Parts: sequence; structure tokens; C-alpha cells
Amino acid sequence: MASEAILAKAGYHHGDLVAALISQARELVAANGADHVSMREVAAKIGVSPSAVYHHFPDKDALLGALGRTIFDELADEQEVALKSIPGKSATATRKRFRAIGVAYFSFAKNNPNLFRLCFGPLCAMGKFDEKANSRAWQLLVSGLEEMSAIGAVDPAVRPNAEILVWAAIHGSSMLVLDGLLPEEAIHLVLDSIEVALQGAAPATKLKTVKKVAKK
Amino acid sequence: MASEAILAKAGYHHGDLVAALISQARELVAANGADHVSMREVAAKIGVSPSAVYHHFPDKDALLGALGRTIFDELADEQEVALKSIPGKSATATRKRFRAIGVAYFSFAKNNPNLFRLCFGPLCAMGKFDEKANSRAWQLLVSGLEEMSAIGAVDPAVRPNAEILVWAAIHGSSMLVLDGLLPEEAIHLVLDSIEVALQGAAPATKLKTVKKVAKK
DNA sequence: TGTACATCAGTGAACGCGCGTTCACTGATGTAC
DNA sequence: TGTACATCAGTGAACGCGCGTTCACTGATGTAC
Repeated sequence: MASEAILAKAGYHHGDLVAALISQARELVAANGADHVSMREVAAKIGVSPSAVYHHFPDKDALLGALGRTIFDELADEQEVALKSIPGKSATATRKRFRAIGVAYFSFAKNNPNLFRLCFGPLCAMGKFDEKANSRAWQLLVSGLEEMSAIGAVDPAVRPNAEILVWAAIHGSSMLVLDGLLPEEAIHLVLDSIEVALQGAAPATKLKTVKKVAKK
Repeated sequence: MASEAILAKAGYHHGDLVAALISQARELVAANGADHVSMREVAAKIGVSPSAVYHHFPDKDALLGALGRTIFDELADEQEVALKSIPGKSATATRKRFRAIGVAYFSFAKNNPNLFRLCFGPLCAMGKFDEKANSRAWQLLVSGLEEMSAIGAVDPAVRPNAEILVWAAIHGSSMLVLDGLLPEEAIHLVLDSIEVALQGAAPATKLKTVKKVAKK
């Protein structure tokens, strides 16, 4: 949809420079990594003078920040596409959907390592993205876990912190695969382990003991 | 130990420029992030000409690569210190030690975010560190899980992929806290959940069902 | 419908900078005899 | 022990570059009357 706007007009006024800049920045970040993208290059590839960019973004971080926001959206989009391809209310479908959330997350990282690193890099820590840029992906995970709970696949003792554990494990394994520190299968092993872990099913008393010891 | 060597000599020949360069690079990366450190600045802070660096490192990546290797070592050092502070063969001590591995990992990330990001950034993916730079930390985790198994704290069904799950979860939560996407308590919630998850204790038949469904 | 004018969104030249790296060089060191 | 000499580890000047950003400007657009 951005591309329509980009091609819509030519001449002195561009038409939709903002969209074109973000889209071109996306291209260059994907290809070279966020650290090797310059304002001048982005402008040049669009055929616009470097200074034109400053009519739309106050500085480089702002452009990359805007890009980061759209990448978070892309990630959530892909997760939603994956989810929609698995209809049905059965336990099997629910489990497949839950898994798909993690697999889509990992696939996005694998297919777009530089974009993924932009989202979860220093710019994120500096708060250059929307505060809630990642909230769609988070919400999908929450819903997935609610569905899993509904079919009895989540031990109540594990439920409260499940979102955090699952996100951390999926994010960590994705990152470590990108870093070349874990093999690509890791994501599936992690998802296997997570499902087992969520199931829990230790007797309540036993769980209590575990927690007590752990807190000491 | 590096500082002795650095201060050992003065004059035309430095004495141990390699160690001094790495140590100064460490300082600057910690303060400004790896992307904002230059060869010239490192050399200047040591009081040496920029070109001197090239007698010891072929290029910038090589210097940062060498630094990365030492940071992985620092991380493992801190984990070992934490482990040694918890002696004893009791189940309680074992659990505390296991937890300490994760807490030390997180603390290192929290106290040295820029160094941590250097270790697990693009340079790592490019193979600029030793292939086995992270192997000490990994080995500590393996040993920790073996200890945990020995006291019966790890369900045999969960054991095979436990290292990967645990590393991914600890790494992921550390990263997400650095990114400002999870609150600092996340690491403790994750460690709680991991201990419960390792305990597992679902009946074997039930586990099988779970796995079968998951693989579909 | 036509026109005046404010506003918007570009241009292009320039500023000032720090960067990674190379090169020819030289002072210091250590070793063989 | 003294000396010649190869090697090592520095210097300092320079190359060539691309960068983020600013500035005075101008062409295009849209709106009020």
C-alpha cells in the first residue's frame, strides 16, 4: 500500500515522501544493517536531496524509530497470517496456533535479521519506538495462552508468568540462532519444551515445595 | 593483571599495547556502545598514534573481536564467583547455585549493557569471536543442570533440551529487560518458572500425548 | 472563475567533522658473533 | 664485552571519504475572496 503512494506522483513534489523514506530505509537496513545506513543514502536512492528528509524527520533516530514501529507491525502481521491459516476450536488447532505464534516470530527474525536487530537494539532501549510498538505481538501471545488455558494445556501454577517465560524463551532462542550460537532447530526444541513446561501437572503440594526452596 | 602490564613501561615502546588497547576499547564500548567507538579514540586515550594499533590488529573488527572474547570470559568469571559463594552438596545449595548462574548472567547484562550487546550482536553472527568464546558459560549451565538432575529436580522427559530452553529463557529475558520491554523482575519470574518447568512430573503417558500433538 | 498570497515541500551548496587505513619513516630492542 | 644488524613497535602526516545537519533559496499547491 505504501508503494502506491510512492509511485502516485512525480516531479518537484514527491507525493508521499514519508512513506517512501521509511520504505527505502527498510530496504537498506535489511540489506546492510541499521548501523550502515545513512540519511544521504536513503535520500539518494529515492532521488531526493538529503535535506528534503529533514522536512519530515527531525533527525536520523526519528527515521529509524519510525521504521522500527513499522517492523513491529510487520512481525505482528505475519503472526496473524499464520494464525488465520489454522482455523478451528479443537485442542489440536489451538496447540498448532500457539506454536505458530512462536514459529512466526522466529521465522521473521531468521528472514529479516537486520530488521529484527533494529527492533530489539539500542534504539529500543532509548525509547525511540512507540511505547506500545510491540503490543500487538504481545497481545497475540496473551490470547494464545488464554486459548491454551481453555483447553487445559496450561497448569494453573505456571499460568501467571507464562507470557513472560514464553516470550523470553522464543526471543532468546531466536536471537541466539541469529548470533550463530544455537542451531536452527533450537526454536523447535524450545517450543517442544515450552509445551511440556506449560502442561506442568505436578501435584500442587510438590509445586509449593519447589517454589519455597527456590525463593530461599 | 592487564593493568600491571599496561603500566609496566613507558616511553617509545609501550610494553603491552595489545592488552592496553583491549582494555581501553572495553572502557569506551561500555560507555558509548560498540557503534560509537573508533580506532582513533582508543589510540588517543592510550596516548598512542592511530597507526600504532595496526601493528597489533589488522582492522577494527579484529580489535572488537578480541574484546568480545574477553567479555565472554568476564561473564563466565562472574558466574564462577557466584557459584563459589554457594558451597555444599545439599539440594538447597544446588538449587541456589543453579539460580545463581542465571542471576549472574542477567546481572552482567544489566551492569554492562553495551558490552553484553557487543557479545551478542552482529559481530558474533559474523564469527568475529572465538568459535567457543561462550563455551565456559555454556559448560557452567550444563554442569548446573547435571547437579539439578542429580538431586531429582529435573524431569527426565524435560532433560534433553533443558540447556537450550534455560539459556534461551535467561538470554531472552535479559535482552528484553535491556530493551526496556520487560520489567527488571522478569528475570526472577523466569527463573521461578524454569524451576517449575524442569520439575515437570507429568505422567509419561500424558507427556507423550502432548509431544505427539505438538509435532503435527 | 481568477487572482493574491501563505504555506508546504522541495533544491543544492556548504560546514565541519571524524573516520579507517596506509605509508615512509625512525627509535628501541635483542641477538649472533 | 662490544658491535653490527635484523626486527619490532612506534610516529606523524596524509588520503579519501561519507556523514549529519543547516541554510538561504525556490517551485508547487491550495485556499480565501
